[in-house]
Amino acid sequence: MKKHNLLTIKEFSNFTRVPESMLRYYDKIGLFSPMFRGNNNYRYYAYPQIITLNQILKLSSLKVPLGQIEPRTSRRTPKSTLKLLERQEEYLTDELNRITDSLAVIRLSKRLLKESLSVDESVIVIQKMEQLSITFAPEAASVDSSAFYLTFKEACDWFCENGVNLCYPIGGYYENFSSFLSNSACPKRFFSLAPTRLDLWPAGSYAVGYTRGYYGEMGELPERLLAYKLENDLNYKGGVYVLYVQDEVSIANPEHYLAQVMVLL
Amino acid sequence: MKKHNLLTIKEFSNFTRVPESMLRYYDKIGLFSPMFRGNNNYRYYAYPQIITLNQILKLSSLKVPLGQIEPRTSRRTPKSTLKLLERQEEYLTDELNRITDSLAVIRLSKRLLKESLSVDESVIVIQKMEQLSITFAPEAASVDSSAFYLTFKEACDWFCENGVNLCYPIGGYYENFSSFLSNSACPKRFFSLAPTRLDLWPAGSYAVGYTRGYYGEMGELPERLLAYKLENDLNYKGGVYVLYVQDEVSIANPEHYLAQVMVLL
DNA sequence: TTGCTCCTCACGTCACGTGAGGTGGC
DNA sequence: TTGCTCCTCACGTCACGTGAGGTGGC
Repeated sequence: MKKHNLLTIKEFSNFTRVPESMLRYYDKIGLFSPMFRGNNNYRYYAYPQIITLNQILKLSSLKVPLGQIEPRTSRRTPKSTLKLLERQEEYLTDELNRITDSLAVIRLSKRLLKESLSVDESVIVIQKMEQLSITFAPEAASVDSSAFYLTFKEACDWFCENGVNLCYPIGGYYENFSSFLSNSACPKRFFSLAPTRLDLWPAGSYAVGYTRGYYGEMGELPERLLAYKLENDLNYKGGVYVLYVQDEVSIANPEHYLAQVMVLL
Repeated sequence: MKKHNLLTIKEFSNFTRVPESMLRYYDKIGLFSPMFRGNNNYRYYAYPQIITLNQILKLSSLKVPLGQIEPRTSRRTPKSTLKLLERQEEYLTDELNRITDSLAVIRLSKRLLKESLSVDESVIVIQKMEQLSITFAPEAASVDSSAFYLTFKEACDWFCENGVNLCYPIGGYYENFSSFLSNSACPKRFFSLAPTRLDLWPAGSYAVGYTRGYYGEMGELPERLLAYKLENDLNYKGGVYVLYVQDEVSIANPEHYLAQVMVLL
């Protein structure tokens, strides 16, 4: 029955390092079949078939779907191959961008989370900060201070429509300290730490305080910040940035989320 | 039946921009369920549930499998989150490297293929070349010149074991022109255009010729190269590089593969 | 007869999308 | 009664891996 120069599926599998189950699958979907079927229905492969198999594996490892590989195996030309490669280049470039972005999100999240683990939440300190690229959403149209959700969602929708990856941490912004004092539960503007639009979180010295609670629940932090200002005779001249450094991703109980508030000096 | 402050699946879907089918699926696998089920078995969601859903979507968009998200949603802590982020960072970094590599393969393949479309295959020309990083496999142990496949496979196995991506084009190498002349069908060494190990394909001037045929079938090209050398009084002093610039990926008929042979002057 | 290789067929994976067929409330 | 929304259940997707159960050749 067996011709020499022909390989059983096991032999061909050893030769090519491709699992038998994969060879059977490729045969089943009509992508790559053995040279010959024995009377006993055994598959027999020829050595040179490794070439065709290699072509398939190369394209497959470039993430070309098998369904696209099949129709071209018999009709391939340099020009159709060039087109295929160009399509794959586009596709993989998009993938690369998405992953690069995800990695940036992870590294930023890790940094914020790590820093949040070593802070003393009970005190207010002065801290210098480097300049940071962020993206501001426009000021909320509906200024119903009870509707934290609505203004936040409005900002999220804007981020979404403007190609800002929503996985980056989102913070609240107040133009000055007095508007923070009067409405600390609901900022009128939100920003994303995504560097998409290259707005600026300016470098400088900040008064930094922490408090735990659900989104918008600032507890006594506003008063503490005010007292700190008076005690130390400081000038809170700039914007106020509120960032939840421990949020739903790392904390189970919403009442224990950790907010960081930074006031530009 | 319906409590206000609760949303039907359609309303919650509109609110969160998450498809109903996805919400049903997350409910089914026990990952994220509505606050409440009506007597009619309707799902009712509460507004604040968007927070939990957001957590899930964030992790999912970082490609954390849903099965890993579920067990931690109730027990999440900053430390377990840090670990998770670190695992994902590793995973995504690997993905990034694979894709970067695939893109390099595609760009190289495109370049070779494009160049091959504009050459005059009938003539031999002198061409300058920039230095190129490549990876040499060790010289074949079994020197059975009839067994092209065996030595080639030996090289492939070595590439595979040494982390060289097999999707990069592979070429044959001869130490000098006379060994090419005497055994043009079967090179003793192979190299990959993968820059993994940073061997060098030296810069310089090369005599470049083309021929069509199956792997190792050089036709009259060796003689043509020899004649060219004598006619032009050249000194073929260096290595010979054989590269198939149109191979099984772009050509259906194996007898029409296009080999490029370059001899260092 | 025993072991070995091979076969087919069915089911599981993962994160859903898409109907089909049926029910409940206005 | 008509329309609308909601429900469950089943099947398809993609590229295989993993048995189960059976056959053929030495």
